[in-house]
Amino acid sequence: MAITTPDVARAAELFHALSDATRLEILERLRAGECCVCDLTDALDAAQSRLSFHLRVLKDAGLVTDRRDGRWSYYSIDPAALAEVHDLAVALQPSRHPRALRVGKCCD
Amino acid sequence: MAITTPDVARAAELFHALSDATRLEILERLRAGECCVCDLTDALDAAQSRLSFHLRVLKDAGLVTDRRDGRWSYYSIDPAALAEVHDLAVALQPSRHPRALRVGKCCD
DNA sequence: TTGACTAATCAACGAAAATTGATATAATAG
DNA sequence: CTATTATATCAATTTTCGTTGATTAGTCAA
Repeated sequence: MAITTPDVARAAELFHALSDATRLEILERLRAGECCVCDLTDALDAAQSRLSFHLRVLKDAGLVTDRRDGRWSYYSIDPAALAEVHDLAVALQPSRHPRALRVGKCCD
Repeated sequence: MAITTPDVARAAELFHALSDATRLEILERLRAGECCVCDLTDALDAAQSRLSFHLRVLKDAGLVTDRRDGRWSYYSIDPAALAEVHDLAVALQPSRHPRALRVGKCCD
């Protein structure tokens, strides 16, 4: 149930990819199914190079995959990575049996 | 099940607070129960001002609360905020019935 | 009161991230 | 072939983040 040391870097990478409003809006769009960059540009009213930048951050984190079809690039959510995020959120939950409070004494 | 526009900023704030290895390690320590700064300093081998900085980020995001007791400050996880993170992770999951792929046609 | 101790805050710096505008690549239509 | 379209990448800049060391404020004990 805990996040182990080697996983911390991966967790930070995933959460970083999710820590931007534009990227969250992209994911929200992609939740319904794959989408090409041009329509994301319209929908989010963002410059093309800005979109491309954020899509790359999402892709580098493994949250989305892309597929070329002619002139268009289609992006989709990678469900496995989203499942990873969910597992992390579960792992972060506090213990239901926290150590008793020990006033004046620090943790160990 | 979706993240609505006003929530996006809050979601980004929460994920940003979770996007750093030191902060994730702090939370991992706090999962077991409240903890004072001095022991976090020892446990994480981090300078005092560094810890203080990261604790403030977590506190500003609402993920932890603090309590003064004499010279010591004790920090604990706020379970409500962690629940919020969990809810966000659930809301981010892709639809189980994605829009059918429409080759050559963009999303709307 | 003095001195030791805990922790927050601040200023300065460097590093990383985000934005913008320009250019490059590649596919397609005419 | 040429023009157009879609997207990626790059360089320059600005913004944000994280670290460090110093200072400050508050608590406690002698």
